[in-house]
Amino acid sequence: MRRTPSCTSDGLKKGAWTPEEDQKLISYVQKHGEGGWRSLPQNAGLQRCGKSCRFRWTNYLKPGIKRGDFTPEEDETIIKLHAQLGNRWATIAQHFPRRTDQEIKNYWHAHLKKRLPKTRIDPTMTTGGSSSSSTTVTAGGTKTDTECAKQQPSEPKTQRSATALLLNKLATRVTQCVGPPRPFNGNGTFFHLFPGCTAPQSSDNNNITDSLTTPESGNANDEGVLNDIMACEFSSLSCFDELNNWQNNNESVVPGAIQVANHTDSTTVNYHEGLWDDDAIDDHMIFDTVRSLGFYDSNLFSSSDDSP
DNA sequence: AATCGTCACAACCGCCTTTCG
DNA sequence: CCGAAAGGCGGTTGTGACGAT
Repeated sequence: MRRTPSCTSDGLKKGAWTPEEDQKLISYVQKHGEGGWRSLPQNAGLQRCGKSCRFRWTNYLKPGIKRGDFTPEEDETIIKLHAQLGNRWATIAQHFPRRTDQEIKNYWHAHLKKRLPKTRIDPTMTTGGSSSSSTTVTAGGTKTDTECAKQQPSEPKTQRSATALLLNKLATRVTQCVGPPRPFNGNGTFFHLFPGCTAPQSSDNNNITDSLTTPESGNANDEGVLNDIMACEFSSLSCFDELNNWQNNNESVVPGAIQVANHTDSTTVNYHEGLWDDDAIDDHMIFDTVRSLGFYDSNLFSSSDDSP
């Protein structure tokens, strides 16, 4: 489909906004409300493109926006969310009601990214939020079955932390299916996605990986583990109905129904434990993610063969 | 004082999805 | 169902401030 350009450059001003322009925009939006951005500049007497107006309003002029002065707690949360979600700034920003995705994104690039070497998060693996990803979000913030079952774009063959990649892929898939994680419970784990799920104990972790082929030894191949888990494909994930059921009737789904009970292999668990030795991400995030997926896909962990 | 490099932030651009007639 | 318009998102660039040389 051919699109008309969102901004024509004919006589339109670019660059920093002046206080006068800001005031025009504020006055107009306060009077007429948000929306109709393409016609707004003409109606408001601004020599800007509508997109620029929307951007200026959304990120700087809108009442209630908090700017600057990120707290250490916010820093930590951003880092953790980024590890889970990748560059999905809009999703990350949902955890900060008064922050904008734009500011978080800039803050990440200016400050937080530099901390990555310390936390051993590979900065090259932040592909979870690629704009090329194709997802459909319903009004409730969830995804349809069809969308959940879609293949993820194949990752480029680059050297990166496969565990981090795995974590992001899983997080991406979970998020595509059930929407963004709810606020952290304090230890950064994933089970908060599903109210009622309890934090896994170490013994619980040993029950997860039976349906996954396990590494040959402690020096396992990252890609092997990653591929094994992703090979499950989650294509039969029927998250939409279950999620709605869960959200609409929280008592109708029992957390204990998580389909991991009969599995005892711990090789992969030990393998992952060797990789995460910092506080930013721990293997619980992986386990909780996998476990949460298992919660919605009873086939995922219920069979010892590798067919979901 | 002048130049250069770095950093932080604001803004733009292109692509995608959603909405609506 | 189709296509155009609108909205949204993430990547990238532009630019001013500031410090080092």
